[in-house]
Amino acid sequence: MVQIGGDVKIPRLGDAVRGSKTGQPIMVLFDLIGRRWAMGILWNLSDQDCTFRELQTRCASLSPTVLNTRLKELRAAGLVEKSTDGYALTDAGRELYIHLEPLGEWAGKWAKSL
Amino acid sequence: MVQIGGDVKIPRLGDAVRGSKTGQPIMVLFDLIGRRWAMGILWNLSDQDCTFRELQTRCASLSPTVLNTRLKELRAAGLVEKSTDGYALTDAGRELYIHLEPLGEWAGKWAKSL
DNA sequence: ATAAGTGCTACTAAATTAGTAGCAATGGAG
DNA sequence: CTCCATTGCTACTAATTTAGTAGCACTTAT
Repeated sequence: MVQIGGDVKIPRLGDAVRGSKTGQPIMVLFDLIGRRWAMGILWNLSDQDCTFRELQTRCASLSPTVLNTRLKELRAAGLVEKSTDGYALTDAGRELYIHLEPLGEWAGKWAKSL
Repeated sequence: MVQIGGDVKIPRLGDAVRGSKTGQPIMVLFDLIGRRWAMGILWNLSDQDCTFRELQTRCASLSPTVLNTRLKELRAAGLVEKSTDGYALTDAGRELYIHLEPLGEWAGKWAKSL
């Protein structure tokens, strides 16, 4: 793990992370975006920038503690950044979202089949 | 949430889940695969069936408690099933994996850019 | 019968997340 | 300037999830 600022820990390439003792990138990524609300935050930022409180509202009133932690992590990971309107996806974040996006449609089919 | 068997809770379409008060499928999915090791398990099952203990080893010795919980959830969600060789992806699980797979390559690029 | 491997439960400790309250800073409106 | 609303965020406690270890019941091979 690498520490940034006060106490933000994001997995680092080569570290033993949850999911891999060798720190394979995919496992580093899974560790990061597998944390609660991480993908939901990326998803909600995809169509428009959001303020801190907008994000809270959109994400079923998640607690400011967790939101702030996730935002720090996602910023440290270069996926989210501050914008004039609050928070926004970076180019990398948008690239990641492009890969996540098809899951939306698939999830619809899958959910129906349950 | 819907309960299956003893105590497995997976998000259900329409329920208020973490990530959505309306239970949008994508948020239901994020809730499920955002739990620790869930994506790692799917990833490790993608190239070959694994026994319980093989999965434990592949996933950095994750505790049997968590592995068993995740497996129950993923089975309840129709993504994983038992096979003669232990556990395997279902057709739905394989479909999901197809969407996850490109993240492997992308994660490589992303990790280098950190 | 013995031994080895497998799936899994039980239990405790540690870490993460939920939930609530509230403060400092910013930006109008009067 | 003063009042008020909104925003970003910290502090703190409670609840839930995950980690970690031990070991049992069952099957298979010897």
